[in-house]
Amino acid sequence: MNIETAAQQLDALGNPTRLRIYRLLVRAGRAGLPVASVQGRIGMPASTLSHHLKKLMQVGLVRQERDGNTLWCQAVYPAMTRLIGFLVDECCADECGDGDLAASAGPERAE
Amino acid sequence: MNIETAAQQLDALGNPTRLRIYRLLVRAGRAGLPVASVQGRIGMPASTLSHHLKKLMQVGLVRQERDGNTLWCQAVYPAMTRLIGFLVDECCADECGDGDLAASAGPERAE
DNA sequence: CATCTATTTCCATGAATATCGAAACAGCAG
DNA sequence: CTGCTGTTTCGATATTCATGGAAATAGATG
Repeated sequence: MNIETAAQQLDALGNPTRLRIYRLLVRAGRAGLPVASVQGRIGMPASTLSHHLKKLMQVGLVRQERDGNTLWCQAVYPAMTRLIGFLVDECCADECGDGDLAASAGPERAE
Repeated sequence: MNIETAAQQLDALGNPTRLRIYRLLVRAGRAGLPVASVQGRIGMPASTLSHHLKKLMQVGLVRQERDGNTLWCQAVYPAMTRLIGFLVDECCADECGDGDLAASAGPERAE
């Protein structure tokens, strides 16, 4: 995880709509949700949703898997784990001792 | 921590330049760094840097403290702790079991 | 192949963003 | 008050982004 990748993923999550989409997918569990289902819950045109999903996929936070005629969108959990690891490692610098974050959440000594 | 605030902070960190600035400040410790010092290390015009610092301050990730003629920029550590807590709580949904993140890093039951 | 559903791409538009030089400003020092 | 240093605002520009309707596409099914 380098700083460029981290910035791209943070940017992808930095849009309220996309953050909602991503949270929805995470909460949906490993099976994820069909695009149409996400569309129904978030409430937006398919084209707009598609753009957001594309961005989330480009940065590796989401992937799609086809089952018959339906495309399932799934959160890529390890990606979030790595991103949080980056934030803890690179942006806490042993000063975030508040919740013992640095000690537990950083399996990857980044860059 | 609501989803709007989280999105704003993620957006602020989602710019490579700002992420570098923020990381620099975090690593500088609690004293932080003078604006000019950040400018020297990042290498950009003062006006551009000022805009980025402003954004980081608006979302509460950075604050400034004056000492004589020098403005010290400091990372607000609790803000990052809360943001990571949000990501773990809201966007890991007990599925990020990989690194035991959910169990340790979320001191605040969000919102 | 024809057709249906689900999803993406194309295209256009308005808004937001990143950038930076020049000028203004804030606060100390004399 | 004057000058000096450090920092922010102003103004302008090029770029990127978010949005969504219409058309095209992908894949399953008959």
